[in-house]
Amino acid sequence: MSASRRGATGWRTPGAAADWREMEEGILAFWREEQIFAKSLENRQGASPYVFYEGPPTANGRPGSHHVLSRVFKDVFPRFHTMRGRFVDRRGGWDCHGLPVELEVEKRLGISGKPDIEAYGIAQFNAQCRESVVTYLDEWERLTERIGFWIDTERAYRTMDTPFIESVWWSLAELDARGLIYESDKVVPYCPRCGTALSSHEVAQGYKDVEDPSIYVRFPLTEDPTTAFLVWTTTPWTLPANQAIAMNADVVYATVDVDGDRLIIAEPLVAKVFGENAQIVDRQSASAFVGRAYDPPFDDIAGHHRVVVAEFVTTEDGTGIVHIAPAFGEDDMQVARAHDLDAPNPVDRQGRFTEVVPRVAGVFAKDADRVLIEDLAARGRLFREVPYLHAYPHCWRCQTPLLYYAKPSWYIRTTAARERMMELNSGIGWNPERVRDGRFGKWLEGNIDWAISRERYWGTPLPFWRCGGCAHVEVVGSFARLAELATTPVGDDLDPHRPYVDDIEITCPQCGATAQRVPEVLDVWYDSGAMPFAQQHHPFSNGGSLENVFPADFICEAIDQTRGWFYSLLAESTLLFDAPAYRNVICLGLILDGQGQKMSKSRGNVIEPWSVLDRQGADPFRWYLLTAQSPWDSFRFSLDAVDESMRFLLTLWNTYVFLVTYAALPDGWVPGGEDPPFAERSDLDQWILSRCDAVTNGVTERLEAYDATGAGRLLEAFVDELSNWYVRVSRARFWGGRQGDAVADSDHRAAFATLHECLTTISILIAPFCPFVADELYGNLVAAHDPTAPPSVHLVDWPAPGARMNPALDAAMAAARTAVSLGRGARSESKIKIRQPLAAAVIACPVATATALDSVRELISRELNVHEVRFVTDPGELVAVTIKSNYRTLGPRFGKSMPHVAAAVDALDGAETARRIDAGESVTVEVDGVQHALSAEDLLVTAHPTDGYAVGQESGMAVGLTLEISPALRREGLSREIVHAIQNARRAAGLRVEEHIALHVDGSGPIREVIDEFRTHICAETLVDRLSVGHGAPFAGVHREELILDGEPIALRLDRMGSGE
RNA sequence: GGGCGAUUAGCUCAGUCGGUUAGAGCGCAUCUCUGAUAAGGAUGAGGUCCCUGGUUCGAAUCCAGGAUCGCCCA
Repeated sequence: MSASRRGATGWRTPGAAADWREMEEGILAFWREEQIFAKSLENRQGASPYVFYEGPPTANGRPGSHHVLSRVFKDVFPRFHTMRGRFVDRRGGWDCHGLPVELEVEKRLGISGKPDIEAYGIAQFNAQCRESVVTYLDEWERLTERIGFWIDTERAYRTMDTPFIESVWWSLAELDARGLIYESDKVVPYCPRCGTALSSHEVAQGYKDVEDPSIYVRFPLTEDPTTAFLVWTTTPWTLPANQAIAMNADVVYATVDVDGDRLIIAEPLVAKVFGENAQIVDRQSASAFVGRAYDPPFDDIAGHHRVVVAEFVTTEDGTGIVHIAPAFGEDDMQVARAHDLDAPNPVDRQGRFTEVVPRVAGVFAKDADRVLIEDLAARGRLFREVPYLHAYPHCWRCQTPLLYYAKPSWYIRTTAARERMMELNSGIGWNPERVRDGRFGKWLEGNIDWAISRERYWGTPLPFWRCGGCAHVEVVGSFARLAELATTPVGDDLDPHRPYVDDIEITCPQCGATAQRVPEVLDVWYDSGAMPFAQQHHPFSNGGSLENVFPADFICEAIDQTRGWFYSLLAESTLLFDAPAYRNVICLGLILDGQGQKMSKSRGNVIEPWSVLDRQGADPFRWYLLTAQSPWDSFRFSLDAVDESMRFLLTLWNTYVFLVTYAALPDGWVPGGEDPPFAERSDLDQWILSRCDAVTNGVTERLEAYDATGAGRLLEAFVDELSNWYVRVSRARFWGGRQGDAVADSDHRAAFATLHECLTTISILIAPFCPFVADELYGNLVAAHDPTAPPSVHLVDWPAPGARMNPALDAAMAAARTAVSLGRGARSESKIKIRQPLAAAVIACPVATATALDSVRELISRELNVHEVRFVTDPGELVAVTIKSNYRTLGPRFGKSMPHVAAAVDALDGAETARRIDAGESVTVEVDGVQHALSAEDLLVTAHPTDGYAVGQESGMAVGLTLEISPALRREGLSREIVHAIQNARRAAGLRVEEHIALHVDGSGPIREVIDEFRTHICAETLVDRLSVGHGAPFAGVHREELILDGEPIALRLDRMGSGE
């Protein structure tokens, strides 16, 4: 434990809450020195495992606040389940591969694009990538420790490590053996700068609104050049590759005469394109045109150049006639397959036209639009050009416009497992639940095969070797197999990355010819989804078993991972193991700034995690993230928001400091002694322990359900009750000076034992949320006094369910708090200070409430400073009563006649009806000539103060105060004023709480009388050992003051006992 | 363009099965209490429950349409 001042009693006096960060640093040092995390795992060795997977971040960027969010949620549930008795291995991980890493390195090297990389050398380039991924590892680990995220970073898996890669190879070979891997010429979104196809989620990140030319082009019929199909396209650059045009079989096409020009167009679009007065000269169904030949817009490339029908053609926009360039569109490719068309591609891998189209050779595809349009116009082919604003995909890293482009890619046939994935998904515990059937479920429904190849450098190389002889593709599932097949020796020190693996040739097992590796690397998302088995080097280690490490009980990431990690995990686990990779998952919202704007460097609104940690500390940060709101909503994050959460921790801290301060006094208390058993403790104690058990059970239940927010709210309410009610009304019980009085001493001990138990329980319940303050509390409350106790709260077992709940007592206390609140209101109204005792408080309420309140009568009288609490159950005495309908019960019963019922109820005599309800007699109303019996539930009784009383009223209860102040009450009030004055003087003199004093008082006659009358009380309250009254100065005071109390002058002089004599 | 989510007091957020006069905390104002507290209490100001329709005896809540913001997809 941190350096501390520990008294003979074993109590360490805690510092002010301002030392929060210092406290946290002390706890961190304690964890480090004592290896608490490791011990928490050792403790549970052999216990039933609770499996957690770390969705690994990439360490080539700095950790931000959103990482703290996910790491805190990844911490709280493993901590909870560890305390619940499970073994929760928490292995870290790092995503190492991928285009972002390459781009970072390109930037650093000052190069750009694949030719640059190849000129630089793949070996050196990948070496740079390897280095880059660990750039910020130190900062990540520092932050991880500081926020109290317990994860094993020493055993962290890295997706670039050789064993990890071998497992990935194994999985691909497995899939291949089942026929789930294929190569296909498919149209993919392709970035010509990066030279690679992009996955759908990468594409999604790069949509930008741009203006492209959209053109209407004439495609004249070969047999009748005076008539032309009118074709609309937003990608003029694809026209040279035209192979066909497509019409919809269910649409009627009109021939329109435009100034002698005959144009064919879908009839529904005539008005839109030509205006209302277009002259239609002919109507034909699409079938009339099928197979008709036309003159293509450009004649550089040969082709079918005939009309086909296709379902995807719509009449929503354009002309209802679609130009087909199979190389440049998914739909186009399908049409081409159906009609056996060619798929010529005049655009090279850099996105530039080849010599096949001389007029734009060497021009970037999208930049060729203008030249091609002008050419069409010059030849009279262009009918119209309209600027078209639409969202067009761009490369999410380099902003280059993507081209939809046919190229060979490798696929996993995930569609074969679509139904199974959906089935397994239905058993996953999603938080929020809606994701299961919503975003994620729908994504699975629309599942398409997973394109896994990337034409890049820094990634897991595809273990596919293509035979130069028979074209067989061998998928190599292990390094041993590779060594076996290789034509040259493969060392044990093989780096399976490019370019080394590219150099290895194997002998084709089919024909014996030489096979070479395909050039592509693997989609990094496959790496991420492979972590459940690849981090174990499965099946090469652990005897090929994944028992106890698969599937995960819990994972957690931001909602944007639905189609990323959440999917890659499920897809791979379904295909390989026919099981879901995770049983429960929390989807987190995004972190926005205080104004609800996305945090980004360019906006300058990023809140660095360190700014929060340095200012407020880790626990306040964690508490905010865990409890401020539903975790799947966006966070409006600001330092002020964390301050608000801090309040709860301060209240807890203050309650803790209160206990320790008084317990550490000479006549204080230490745990482990003979404290009164539960049954002998006061109602107040039994009440807070009832609440303590209820909260224990509630928090357990909420955390079992992955609801940190709900658990946090229960804890907040409990700490409020503990601090602002239990401690507040018990304060006097903690003060010392009870020696010799057995009853008082027992009560003194009961109060300490009760508060101690509550705080200890809170320290345990809060340990998963705020591990620092939890250990601070626990260390001082428990570990310091009990050498047999675990040294840290994180080694403690979670509390068993409590059974001391007492709903009747809870209700009574709630009513007492209401009564006191109302009484204070009445005090305030009457302008009579709380310090002035009054004779009585009168509580008007139903009989049942009065009965419940009877047990806490003394509490109420003390809080309201009245000598007596009386109950009035005949409401007419203090208040007027009105009766209102309970719509909740009566509404469903009466339906449309509800307004009549409400009117009838309003007309009831209040006092009489209330009396009947209390007496259990029936109440009837007549509605539309029919008598209806109403139960007590159907009626809501509201009290209103009658004139002449100071009354507060709320929820069926009213509290009045007798305002007459007798001379005796006045003297008592004055005695309280004197005590208050002395306490203030003590404080002004800088005396310690427990210091005894000598007091000299001088004052008016009434003051002296009061001191005479209340001498014992005053001395006891203010720790006065020697009291003198009158003139003269028997000792030299450390403090003196003169003031007027209740109109009476008084002079006080204080001195410490034992000094000055 | 489609799907999902959000929109409630100056701010951050609750709001159960549709049920009376929509709540809490923070902030603000006035008062008060206090030998644990960076606290506590009382009172008050502060609301077009995003808008428009609909269903219903009754809508912040359910339905439809729309607006704005965000996410995902195209």
